[in-house]
Amino acid sequence: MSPKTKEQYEEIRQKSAEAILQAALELFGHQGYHSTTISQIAKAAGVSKGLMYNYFPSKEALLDEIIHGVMAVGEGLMTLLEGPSSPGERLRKLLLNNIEMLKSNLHFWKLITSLSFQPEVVERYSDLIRTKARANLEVVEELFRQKGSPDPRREALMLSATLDGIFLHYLNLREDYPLEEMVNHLIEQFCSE
Amino acid sequence: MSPKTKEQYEEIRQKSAEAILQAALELFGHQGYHSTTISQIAKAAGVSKGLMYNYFPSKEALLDEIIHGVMAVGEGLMTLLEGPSSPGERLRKLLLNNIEMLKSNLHFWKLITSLSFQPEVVERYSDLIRTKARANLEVVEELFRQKGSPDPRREALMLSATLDGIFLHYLNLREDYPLEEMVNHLIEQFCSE
Amino acid sequence: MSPKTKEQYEEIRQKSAEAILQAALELFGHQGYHSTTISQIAKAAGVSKGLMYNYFPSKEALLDEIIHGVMAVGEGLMTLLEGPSSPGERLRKLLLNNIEMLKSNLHFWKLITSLSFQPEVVERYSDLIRTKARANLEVVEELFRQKGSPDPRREALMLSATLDGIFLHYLNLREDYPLEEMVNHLIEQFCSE
Amino acid sequence: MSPKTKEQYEEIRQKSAEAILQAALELFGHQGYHSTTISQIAKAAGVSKGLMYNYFPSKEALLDEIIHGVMAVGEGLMTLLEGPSSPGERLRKLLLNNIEMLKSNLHFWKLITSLSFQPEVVERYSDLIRTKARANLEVVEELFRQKGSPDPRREALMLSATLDGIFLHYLNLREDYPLEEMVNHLIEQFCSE
DNA sequence: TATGAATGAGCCTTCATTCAT
DNA sequence: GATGAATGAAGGCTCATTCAT
Repeated sequence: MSPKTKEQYEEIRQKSAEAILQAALELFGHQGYHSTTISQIAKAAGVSKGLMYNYFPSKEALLDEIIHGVMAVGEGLMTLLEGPSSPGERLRKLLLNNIEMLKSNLHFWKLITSLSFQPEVVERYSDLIRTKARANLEVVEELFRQKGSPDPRREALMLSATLDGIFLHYLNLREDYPLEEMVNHLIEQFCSE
Repeated sequence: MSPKTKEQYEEIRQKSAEAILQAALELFGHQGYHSTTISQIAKAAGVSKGLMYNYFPSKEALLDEIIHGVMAVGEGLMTLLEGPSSPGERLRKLLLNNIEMLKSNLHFWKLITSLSFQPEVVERYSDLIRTKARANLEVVEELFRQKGSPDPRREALMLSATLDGIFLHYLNLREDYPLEEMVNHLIEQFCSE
Repeated sequence: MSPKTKEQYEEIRQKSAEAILQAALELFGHQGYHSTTISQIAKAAGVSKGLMYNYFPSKEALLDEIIHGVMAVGEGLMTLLEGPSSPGERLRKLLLNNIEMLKSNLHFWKLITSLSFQPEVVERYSDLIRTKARANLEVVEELFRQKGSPDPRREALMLSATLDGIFLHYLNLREDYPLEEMVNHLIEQFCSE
Repeated sequence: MSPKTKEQYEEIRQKSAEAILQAALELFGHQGYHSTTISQIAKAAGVSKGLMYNYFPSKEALLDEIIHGVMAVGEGLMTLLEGPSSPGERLRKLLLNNIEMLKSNLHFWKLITSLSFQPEVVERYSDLIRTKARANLEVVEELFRQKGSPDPRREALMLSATLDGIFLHYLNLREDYPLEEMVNHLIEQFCSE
């Protein structure tokens, strides 16, 4: 009835798309990608099945969108490369940031981790993931170099492995895992000046 | 003329079941559990679709069999708890064993890792996996205790996390990952006397 | 432009569900429950295979629906218990009603009779069927009692048996069976004042 | 090892075939024809699946054999047509025979009744069944004629219907059904001189 | 004769996707 | 933009039947 302006339409689109993405993220994370149906997502998002296809041309595209959204997070990483504080301090900040991101969006990280082990998915994103991982690693490596570490690359690889291992264990055990303690120790071990 | 003997049948069964298990392991590992079809497994095993059900009552049961088969591996862990060599030496052996297991059955570990992040699946095995993980951890902890480590539990958790992280990265990058170097460093760091 | 209204959807649903039910009834009755496939039902109903599952969660549920729908028929039986006409007259009406029901929905009665001898199926409905049969019997018994019959229960059992036998034979022989004549004789024998 | 004579082989064949038929009869009667598998029959008969096909070329053939075996029963019916005793007495005997047959092999009759309502089966045997039924009916009709009944055909149809109805109810209700009483009443009604 | 492993057609069911309104 | 009925390809599974020994 009431004619809508372009802006209103755009707003509606945004809202619906966002709701769908959120619902998908949550369900994918909870039940896995394969076990989640379009119907479930639509219902959870409060829209019709058909509408989904107005925003995302396929289930895979929906996943794409989520993955890319994820990857966009942590873009601010580079800013840690330089700064007034010491390299150790910046490294420490990076770790704490990571932990915070993990804790603040468990769904999402479970999904990401889950996906990163589903071969049919990983193929589609492996380049993206590797690029991301490499970039990440290089930041850490650079920080170690600034710290004067004798073998920055190896140190970065070790830190990265340990951190991912801790994430893994935490995602599996949740409250049974002494996340804080582990991270503190990590900081002690890697971020001392 | 003469019917096959019981032994002959048994042998045949063994062979077919093994072929199916192997094919399933490989495909599950390659493509993920959900994306692998019974038809694919049958074709890869060189048998008909229906035959699988002579040996495994369902696709899920097939997965069960694989998981439990896997879990049985590495039972000899306990033997490392005591022995003539030093705790550090035994710890080193444990690490090397782990690496060997990983390298000798990549399919399997990809599958396991993959499964451990598929919520629909993990529920069925979470107890098993946790129990296994805990047992593992306790062995390592005990070795650190014998070594006189100030905080054996934390040390065990750190080693375990780092090792799993390394595994993760190795599984993702394969030949691009400096596995040997990482392990050597790990040994240096954790197994020195 | 405008989406369909709720009423339109409801109407569509009604129509499709009804088409499926009718097709199923006919085919189940013709070929038996087990020998009828979902594909056949769908084709007969003029819809796709998958659509059935929008309305009935399974083949069994479809059967359920049919059975319960059937059982609902003839609910008006009790009304015959009292009335201005004589008990004999009312008994006669009951018989004629039964015959009418039989003739007007042969498919259904073939199906019901067929099912009542398929052990895998009967278990699910035996309670329902027995309850129904008992209620039926009691109505007839009461009518005989009103008529002053010396042994109303036995008389009811005899009538019921004879009627079912006649049904049986009619269902098997169809136009070769002198249904009218048999019923008339039945009325003479049981409904005289 | 020990070479067997032709007679021994024949004996073995007989025994195996009989065991298979018995098992099939029981299982078909218990679970229905469709829900009974060849494997179940073989196991129940104590033979291998393959052996079954030495005796019966198919599941349908097995059913054939059973049906024809059944039909062979009651061949002695004709003998009742004449005899020293009165027609009423012979009619009574026929009824009692029927009841005895029913009670002594419930499985079998459940199966038969069940089959007689499975359209895909009935088609194959309808001629046989109708012929049988007609023959049966004619015997009864003749007895009524001998008894001097005014309408022997109708009387025969009525008796036949009532008897079948009683069978039906008995098969469904078993010990809850007053079979004896019903039959006695039937005899009183139809067999009085 | 006897065995049971092996086959494969065909069934029920699911679900991403399309489409008329 | 929005709806949900409809489609159909594809998957897991069953089971009568075959066959090598």
